[in-house]
Amino acid sequence: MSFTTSEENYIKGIFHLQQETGLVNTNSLAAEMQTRPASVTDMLKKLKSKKLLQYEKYKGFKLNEAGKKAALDVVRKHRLWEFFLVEKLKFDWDKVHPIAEELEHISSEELVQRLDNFLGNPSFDPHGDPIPDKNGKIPVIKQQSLSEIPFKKNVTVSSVGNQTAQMLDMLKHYNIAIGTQLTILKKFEFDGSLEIKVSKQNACIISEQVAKNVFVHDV
Amino acid sequence: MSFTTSEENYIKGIFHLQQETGLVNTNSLAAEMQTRPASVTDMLKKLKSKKLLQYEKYKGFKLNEAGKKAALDVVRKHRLWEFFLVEKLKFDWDKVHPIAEELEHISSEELVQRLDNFLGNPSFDPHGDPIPDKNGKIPVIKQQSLSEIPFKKNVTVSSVGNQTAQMLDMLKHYNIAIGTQLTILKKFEFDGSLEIKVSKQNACIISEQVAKNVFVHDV
DNA sequence: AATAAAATTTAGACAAAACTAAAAATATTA
DNA sequence: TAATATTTTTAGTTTTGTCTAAATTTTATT
Repeated sequence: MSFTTSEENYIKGIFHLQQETGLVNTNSLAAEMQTRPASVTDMLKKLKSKKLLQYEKYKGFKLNEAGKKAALDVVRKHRLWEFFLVEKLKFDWDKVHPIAEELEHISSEELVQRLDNFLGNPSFDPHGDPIPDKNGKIPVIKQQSLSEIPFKKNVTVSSVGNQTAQMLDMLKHYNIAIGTQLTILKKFEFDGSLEIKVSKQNACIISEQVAKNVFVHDV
Repeated sequence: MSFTTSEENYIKGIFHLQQETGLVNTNSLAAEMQTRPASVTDMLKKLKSKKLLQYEKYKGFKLNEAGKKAALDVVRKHRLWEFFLVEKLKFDWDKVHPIAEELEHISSEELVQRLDNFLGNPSFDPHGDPIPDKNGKIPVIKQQSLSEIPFKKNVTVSSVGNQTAQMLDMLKHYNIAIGTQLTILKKFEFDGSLEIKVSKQNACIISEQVAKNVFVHDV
């Protein structure tokens, strides 16, 4: 089964929302896709006819197994291309998303498989998000928010919660990226901010809000 | 100025035809694009309104300077991606065309420039066709058909005239690719076929028709 | 429970890119 | 040159994906 770019984008959008909420509703998908509720209804009928959705009028909807597999295929392509752009073409990690949004719709299966091998079958993209394998299996690592880590423990940054341009820009200033090693030196009770050591640089202070959105795992 | 995938494909098709015939006509472009003459007329109006064409009803058409630059941009992207697919992802050179047809429409200029650098700024793609630089400048080498080369002279394959799947399949059997070194051992007057030595392999015989479509340059 | 508000769907329209069939312009040839 | 054939364009339709406005269904509030 193959899909249009528009279908793939909707599938991805539904997948994203249903991971948080289970059932998805029309308005929230319209917001996610930056489109109108009526357009969402149109596409839902199409995806239902392709047997990718459980959907009943007015009752909400979610992807079935076929739909989830289709979503994971797109996510896989997106994240592999992001990895390529950062690791091979040396893009800044906060610049690659819109380009990967285009590349993810290239259809060749063999291309994806060869790209995966060329990149060394990576498990995580440059934002720390897991890359599904060709069967849709997602690698897991146990990770905690930086705000829950005890003092002096060495940890590695594994992903970022709030992947806005603003957040990524901020982390770039702190020299924090996926794979960066951190240690917490002190917590300021006043506002919850943390003094941390980033790799081998001087110590610096990050807000509690930032700390909550930085996820880490053991070294 | 940016273009839709469809516009880019038409621009490329016109560019291809006008290199041989100067002025292009509606029917031949329809054949090239595997579409209907009426669809060609529709698109010509659009491209004319975007000031990419000289076009008068019933009189034929050709790209102006802006149109040619647009065509060269697409050709550049196509050939850089083909190079990537063969050199980095290890695709057979006769399998990459349809994938590059998709990749050539990815819009990021920075992507193309970084890809070019990543690949080492190659001058020729895996079929031996020249890769325009970012200003649209095309590298040239003087090349001759294999059928015009004297005996015993060492030459390198630089491109292939008839890039059909059938031809590329045939050359693969002979172990001939771009960059392969050849020497002509004997010409059979009976049908014009040639006995040649391919790299360090045993001698073999190719038809006159094949020889005419294999272009070579000095070692 | 009745009514108001919100969410969702339907109906109808539009734009892009294609198509078919018919008309118009150009080219060929008898 | 008149008749015929070919090429090209126009006119009108189709498909995909979108939209607005209106109607319908569900949910929330007195």
